[in-house]
Amino acid sequence: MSKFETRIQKKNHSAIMLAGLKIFSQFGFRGSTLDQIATESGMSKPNILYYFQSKDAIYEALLAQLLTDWLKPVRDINPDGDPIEELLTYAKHKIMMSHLYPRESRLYANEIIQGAPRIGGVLKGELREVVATLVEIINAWSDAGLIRAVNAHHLIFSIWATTQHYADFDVQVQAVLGKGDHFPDAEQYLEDMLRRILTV
Amino acid sequence: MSKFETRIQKKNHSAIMLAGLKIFSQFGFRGSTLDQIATESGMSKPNILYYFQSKDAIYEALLAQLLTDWLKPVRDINPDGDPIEELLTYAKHKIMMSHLYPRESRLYANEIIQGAPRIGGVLKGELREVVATLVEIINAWSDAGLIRAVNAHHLIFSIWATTQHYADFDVQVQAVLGKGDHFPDAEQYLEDMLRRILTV
DNA sequence: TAATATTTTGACCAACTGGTAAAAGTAAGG
DNA sequence: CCTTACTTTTACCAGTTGGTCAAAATATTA
Repeated sequence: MSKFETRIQKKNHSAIMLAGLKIFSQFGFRGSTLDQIATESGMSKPNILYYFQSKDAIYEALLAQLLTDWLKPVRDINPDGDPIEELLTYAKHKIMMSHLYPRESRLYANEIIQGAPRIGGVLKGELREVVATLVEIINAWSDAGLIRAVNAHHLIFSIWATTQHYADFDVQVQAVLGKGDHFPDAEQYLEDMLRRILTV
Repeated sequence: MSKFETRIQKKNHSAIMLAGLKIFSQFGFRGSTLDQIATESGMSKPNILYYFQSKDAIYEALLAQLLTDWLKPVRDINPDGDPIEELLTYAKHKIMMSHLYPRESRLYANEIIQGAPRIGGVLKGELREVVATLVEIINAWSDAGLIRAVNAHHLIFSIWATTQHYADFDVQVQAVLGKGDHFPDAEQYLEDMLRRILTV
């Protein structure tokens, strides 16, 4: 059952994924239509269903890819590195992702807000596991007196919340601050915030 | 054109609003159907349309009410009060709202993530205005040496992001921490975070 | 070039969508 | 009790939805 990916298959597959990302991230699963994805990708609806079994299949393929990319940098945090620098690197990576790939963030946000009907299992499995590992690392740092004692779970949540906010709530940020690139300021604020919280 | 609100009108009006909140906050505007709202409210679809002109009208009524409640506590921040206590009170109010009314938060989040097609004007008008006032207050506090010098805009964003996170991403929080009430811990973390950032 | 495998399309469908019209049912006032 | 105003339902509609199917078009291989 190997994937015989011809160049046509590769091209169309990724064209559909790209279009799906754009549409799903904007309207959510139930708010998006195959016709929209078809138009966006420049393909016909039946042709899209030639490459993906269903609308669901496109959406789930996107989420699967997303979660893989999402969890990797958490696993890359080095318990033997400098604690504050490790966490700052992670936080800066996250805010960069919000900057460069806001649609992925919004796709995920849409799914979670609506109760994560399709990835609830992954949340309670892989995500929970990865977070538990990171929490242990952070607590070890605290115990060793390398960082201040903080609630590791809520520290992680606050990093996620503040970084993803700039992708998910971009319209609101732009409405308040005006159009432009506000990521440098956001990154600086985040760094300041984390240093303040973590420094002993 | 006064509102002759009989008790039947009052009851049905609020039943529809309540059902609409539940459905719209879970599926977003385009993902929700009048049939769902009808079932949820225990009314028939035509009867719902007897009280509201259209699906849009229900959604917009909900958003309008929401924004009013949303902005009030920002306006209530007292420039002459103790800066840190004023901001902590506001932040605690926000996290309490996330706790008690998560569906309102998710309704708003859905709208913003999808580009705020219906309240873009309010964001660039009223919201921007209210934020600008608060920013001036915060900057005045900084200038007076009452709090540390911070980027006021991003401070506000970080409060919004961290507090609303517990409503909007509740499923994820529950998946990571297990079921239960995590708001006391969240509130404590938030207080600690803000004190650290703001204390001179 | 001919045979084969892959890709694309047009026509179509059943289920669902927001919304309408008119009639039936119910409450309130004289 | 009877008229009027309000409320609710039944039946319906046109447009949209995800998805199917067979045929046509195209690419690949022998």
